[in-house]
Amino acid sequence: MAGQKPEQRRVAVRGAKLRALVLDAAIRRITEAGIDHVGFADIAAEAGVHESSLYRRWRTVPRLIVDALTERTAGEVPIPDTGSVRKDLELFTADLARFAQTPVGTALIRFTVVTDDDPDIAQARGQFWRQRLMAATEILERGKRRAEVAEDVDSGLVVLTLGGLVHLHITHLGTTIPDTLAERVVALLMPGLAEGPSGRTHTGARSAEDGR
Amino acid sequence: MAGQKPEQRRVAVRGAKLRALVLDAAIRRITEAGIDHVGFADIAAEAGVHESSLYRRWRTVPRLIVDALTERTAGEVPIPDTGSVRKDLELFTADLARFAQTPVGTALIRFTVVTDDDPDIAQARGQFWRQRLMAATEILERGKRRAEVAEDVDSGLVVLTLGGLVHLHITHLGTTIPDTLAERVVALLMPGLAEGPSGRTHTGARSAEDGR
DNA sequence: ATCTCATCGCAATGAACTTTGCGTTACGCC
DNA sequence: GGCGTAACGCAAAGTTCATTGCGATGAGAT
Repeated sequence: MAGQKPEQRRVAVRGAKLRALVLDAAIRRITEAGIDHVGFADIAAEAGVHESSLYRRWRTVPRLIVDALTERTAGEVPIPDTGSVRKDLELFTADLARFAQTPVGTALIRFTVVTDDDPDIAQARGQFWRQRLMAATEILERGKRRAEVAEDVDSGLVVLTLGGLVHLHITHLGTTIPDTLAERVVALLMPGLAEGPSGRTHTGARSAEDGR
Repeated sequence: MAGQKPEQRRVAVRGAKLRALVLDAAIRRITEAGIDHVGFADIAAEAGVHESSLYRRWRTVPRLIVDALTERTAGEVPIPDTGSVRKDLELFTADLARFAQTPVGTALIRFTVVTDDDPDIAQARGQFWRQRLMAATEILERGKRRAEVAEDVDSGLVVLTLGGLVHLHITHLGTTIPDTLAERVVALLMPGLAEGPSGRTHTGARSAEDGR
């Protein structure tokens, strides 16, 4: 009764607290509405923050989205260590595929496709994925120490190949990733890992990736 | 003198002629301005057609872009036939990488990333890429007939793996594709092609891809 | 050649997205 | 605990993007 809300000004949240609220809200909206239907207006409302704050802080929607996705998906896809290279690669690939098919994972992969809107952002994305995937080279390096993998095998190339296959499904094929994919692709690669390039020491062919 | 342009109505172009003009204009704008800076307004002006025609015919920018790119890039990346699987795969991969790094190729790959905007369009994109890449399975099939490749090797998996690696560079790594990439990844795969999965006939693991 | 209809040019309208000035206040620094 | 500053809420204004009704006309059919 007499519900005369004085329309009082909302208490301002700012700094780290605001950032956390917004990033969580962004993730929530992405999983609920889909990556293509989230805007500053949605996220601001969800976070209980004013829209203009998002404009001033992140400038554009993609920047906010990328910020949220990269920060909230840090612990995903761990690097297994079972003692077997084959097993480790299968687990890694299968887990990558699993994550890639979650709403957030799909959104992350599709939304981080490099566009030239922001030069710095574009480079940050490449950096992000290179680090993420390259972490798995540890599997190969351990394999080399156990003599399961030939010394001259390009570890970076291997993990990028596995990652590329999973990403391809998400970005361009748009279908469910078959359960057997990890097992099959690793089976395809294993002989090449044992032998090394062209079956013999092959000078030339530089390191993993010319990480520019 | 007396340059009183009566502001007469522009002669309307329509049908197939309009479509051709617009598609060419779109390709031109993409190569000149970059995929992220083309809109209906640009393309309409370039084509000498009214903007509303584009809205009515294609409804959204992505649809027009995809239409233009898919129709204007049909003959790219031929399937080589040198008599050697290794050579064929190297040529195919290298040519795919070359095309992927042209302005139109990069635009095609980046812009055909599946988004859930239109369910039918999303499926069409998957179809497009599956057909494009699967065409290269011919290389493997010929290899099987020549006994260069084991019968139980999954040809589809091989080409998707190669394609995925190239696409990954364009979509997420954002760096120049190393010249040696094709040679190196094919060298990695060759032993697995000769032996087949896990070195012995392995029932289970279904066909190429469950082309849904 | 004429008729018919879908397509197109054009402009006005409307919706969504961005920017910006100003008052307020949370937060870090003494 | 008190101060100064930068960050925030808010609303208005600006800009771009997308839709739609109407008259006109190209293109195929008769």
